[in-house]
Amino acid sequence: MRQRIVALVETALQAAATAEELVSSPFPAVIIGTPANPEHGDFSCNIAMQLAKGERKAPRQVAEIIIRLIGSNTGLLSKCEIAGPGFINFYVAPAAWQQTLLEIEAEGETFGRTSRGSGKKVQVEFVSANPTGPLHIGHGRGAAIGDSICRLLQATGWDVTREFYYNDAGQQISNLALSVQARCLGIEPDDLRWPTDGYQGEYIKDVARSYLAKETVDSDDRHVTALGDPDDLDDIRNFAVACLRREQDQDLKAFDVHFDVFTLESSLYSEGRVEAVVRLLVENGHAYEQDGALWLRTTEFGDDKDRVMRKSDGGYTYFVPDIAYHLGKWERGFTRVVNEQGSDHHSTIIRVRAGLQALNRGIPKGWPEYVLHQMVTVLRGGEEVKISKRAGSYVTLRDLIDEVGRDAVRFFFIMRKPDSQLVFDIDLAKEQSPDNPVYYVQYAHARICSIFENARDKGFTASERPLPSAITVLETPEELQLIKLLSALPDTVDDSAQNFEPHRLTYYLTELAGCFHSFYNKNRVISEDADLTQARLYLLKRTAQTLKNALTILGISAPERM
RNA sequence: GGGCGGUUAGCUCAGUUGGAUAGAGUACAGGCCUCCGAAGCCUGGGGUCGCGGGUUCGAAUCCCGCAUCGCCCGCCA
Repeated sequence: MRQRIVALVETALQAAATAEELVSSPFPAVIIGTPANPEHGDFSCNIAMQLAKGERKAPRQVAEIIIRLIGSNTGLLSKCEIAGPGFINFYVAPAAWQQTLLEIEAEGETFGRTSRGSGKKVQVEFVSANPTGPLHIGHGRGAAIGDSICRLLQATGWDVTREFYYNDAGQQISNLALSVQARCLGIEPDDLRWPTDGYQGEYIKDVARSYLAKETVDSDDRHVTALGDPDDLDDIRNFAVACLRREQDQDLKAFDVHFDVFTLESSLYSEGRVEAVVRLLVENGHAYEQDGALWLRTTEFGDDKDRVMRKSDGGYTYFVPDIAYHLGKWERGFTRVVNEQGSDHHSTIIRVRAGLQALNRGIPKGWPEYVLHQMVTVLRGGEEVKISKRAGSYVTLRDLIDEVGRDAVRFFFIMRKPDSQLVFDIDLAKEQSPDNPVYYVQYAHARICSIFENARDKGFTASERPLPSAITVLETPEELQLIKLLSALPDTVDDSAQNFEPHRLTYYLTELAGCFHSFYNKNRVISEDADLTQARLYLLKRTAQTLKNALTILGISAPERM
């Protein structure tokens, strides 16, 4: 609907330019807003105020020209008038609103989807947890946001590749192996022989037990059998990483989050990609030796100090494989890449981008794009749960899903914009009360389904497509309000996807559910008036479909009963 | 000291990319089920949009400065 209004205005502007009534072409993009006050119509346009200066005319005078050229014979509008300082307000005819229901029905499960990214590829990397422990609540937020972004991009036509990067090399993995080894030898965390920075969680004991029992880890792409030798640190490392990767796979499966590609940091070393990147950086003259280490001159690309690439002990720092990894993404043809990660890693952005620029491969400066989410704090029993991976005290994603339910966890994690910190109150999320917005939304869907059952018992069906004339009886304020909101789904999906902000869709859902509940309380659906009953059932069928489509885009179920 | 993010109703948060009288949930006060699911609806009070400048027809939104909270600033990842 918004697009139709845009087209009306653009056509009028063209006509004005042709007739030389307006001279300031090319005109700026036409932006159609929705007034906060319903008395100001369904849509409004501020173009007249923007043009006024260049036209040397009063805004209202410009608006008058545009309105005259829009004309009144489109059938789309019931009214179109100048208001305030020079707004053009559009009042869409009820008949035009009613007919959108037929379009929603025709689009069915695809209603809400757009074609903005059609035919284009995008790669989204998210979660990317180190295989040193089960996924915790912070990874959960990343998983929920990342997965929702993928679904939103798919809903707007993009061909999405979901990717998970495993840091299975480096210091943390050594600590993991040493921790498991210590447990194999019966060493406790308070023992003097306990490794520095060792992981103390209970799950380390489980891994050690499995290792000593010579168990086999079976997962999609890996089958690792433990030798059971506490002195073989390499074997312990392989086994532990396999164990924890399997563990994380299961966590993600429980959350209904799936990936297309898993890249292992270790593979970047074994394939020589890390060495190749370093060589290229040296050849391009962006590196230098100092204090026995090899440095990258990241200050040439906006960093506040240069960074070590190869430590004096010969090992590489984490961001070197990161650069190699991202070069690989570029070479795979992804001209658009989005990385979703915790904001505590934001300092990597400038380093990775600097490294990519230093490679001189024609990679754009702002590539890849980033979505950073802020910290999650956990409340249980009104008290904050301190998260410490090493001490092993934290809420795992799996526990949370088991306790709260997958739908509620997903909804909670995405209902605030990624930029704001999130307080996850476990007790509140567990409550099946109206405080919990996911229940409010799902309840609306279940309630509609229940009405259909009731209608079926009374001999009504909502299946057949009505004649356009049959739905003109839908004219109460609540009915029209509901229809207007239904037709706003595609715009909402588009906005959410473009801004990587899934929370916009959760707000839409809450508003739509509320709109339905208001309608329900004031308008009886099943009545003696058979024609009206049919029309209202038809409206509710579209409402249920819209709720379900939007929920599906967020990976949340639309139950028919609760 | 530097970087990123936050600051809007008692509390938790939105704010359609600069628009008209700043919204929702919760909490509080009151009302609505002989009737399709009350996990619901309706009404009411509640605000210096952190502070101060600037930009313009118009600012919660953009620019500058300040305050404050969180995260980061390692030859850890």
